[in-house]
Amino acid sequence: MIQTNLDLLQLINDILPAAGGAITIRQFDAGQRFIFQEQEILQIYIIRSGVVKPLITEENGKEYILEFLGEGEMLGEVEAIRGTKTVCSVDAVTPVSLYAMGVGQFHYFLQTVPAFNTLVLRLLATRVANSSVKMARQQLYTMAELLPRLQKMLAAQQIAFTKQDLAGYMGISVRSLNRLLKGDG
Amino acid sequence: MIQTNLDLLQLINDILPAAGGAITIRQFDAGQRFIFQEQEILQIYIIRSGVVKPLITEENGKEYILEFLGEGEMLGEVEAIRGTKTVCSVDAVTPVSLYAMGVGQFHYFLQTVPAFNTLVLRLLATRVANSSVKMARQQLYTMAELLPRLQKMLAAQQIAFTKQDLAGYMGISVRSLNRLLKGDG
DNA sequence: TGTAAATTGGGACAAATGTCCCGCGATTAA
DNA sequence: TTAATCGCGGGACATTTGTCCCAATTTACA
Repeated sequence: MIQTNLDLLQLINDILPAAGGAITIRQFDAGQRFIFQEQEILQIYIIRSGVVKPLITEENGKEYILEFLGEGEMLGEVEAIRGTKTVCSVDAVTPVSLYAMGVGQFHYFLQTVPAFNTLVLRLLATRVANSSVKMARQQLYTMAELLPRLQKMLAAQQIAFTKQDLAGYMGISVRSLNRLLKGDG
Repeated sequence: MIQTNLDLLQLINDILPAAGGAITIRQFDAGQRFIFQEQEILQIYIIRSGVVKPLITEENGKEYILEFLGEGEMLGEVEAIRGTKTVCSVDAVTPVSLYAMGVGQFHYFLQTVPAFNTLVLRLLATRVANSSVKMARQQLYTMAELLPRLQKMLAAQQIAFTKQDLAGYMGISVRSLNRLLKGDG
């Protein structure tokens, strides 16, 4: 449910001493938005601690939470690789501490650090796989069927999500989520 | 609507002479399934011509079509990179001709051909971006709102989709699609 | 500490989508 | 040629989800 990538976090820690000032640290408060949809990205982030939620806001004002990302996950790499504006905004769910590097630096690492290249490939491939499965499930099952699974996963995690977030992740309204929660248990 | 990657197709054509027998060609008939969900992949494919549909079959028997892929698109790379079984099946929509390479060869290209590495990164990043947007839209709009957009895109393409495929792509039943098609025009 | 804002819970009704079923015409296979 | 299958269209009804609204509770903060 909360995706992490400890291998990548480890690698960054290993690279850090040699990278000198190329990698900096940034912090954000819970609830703070630090990547904004449809804008140019300035930096690529790797989550050092905390949890964030990438979310898409559609023209009708509704929001969809793509996933929840924790330690070692990357932000902005899709845009850096494609050279496009951001697809989604990213909000801190908890206070977060991030490693930050410039776009040039990111490409440099991709080209010169094979281990980094491999981990980014793997991270992207995992994103594709995960989102494919999530997508299919959300379309092919009713939320009443999916909710119990999510609840199990949530029980296994530490963080208590707000109803808003859970509904946003499921792509339904809070009202519907409440109805489902009442319906079973 | 039908994703393509002509840069990759071009690159493969360039590599081909030097690669000798490492890259072979395979063909499949329209409607034929050539990648099966939950199995080990043996080869990575690049579409030389034709259109295919990756689809996920859920335990309740329903199917969801992730996307439609045409010339230059890759198949099996996610599994090769992650070392996992397939997430989805792939059916030929039209007759297809595919370049095929082994998993080892694929990794070798990734490591030794920078242009190949870059294009695979870009392909994966594009998949992530596209599926994120598709996912959000499907959850945040009604199908009545999305259908017109799809129809425009379809009109721009050559291939006429079956209602089954269109419904599968939208994640709704054929019955619902028919209702929508009648409703407006 | 007190007030405003956000979160939660839910009633009532409307809209969207699914399910089941039937029939028709075209394509496929025996 | 005949039977079987498949794609298409749609009626009738059930289920799921959304929308709008209001109230109770909690949280944030001035």
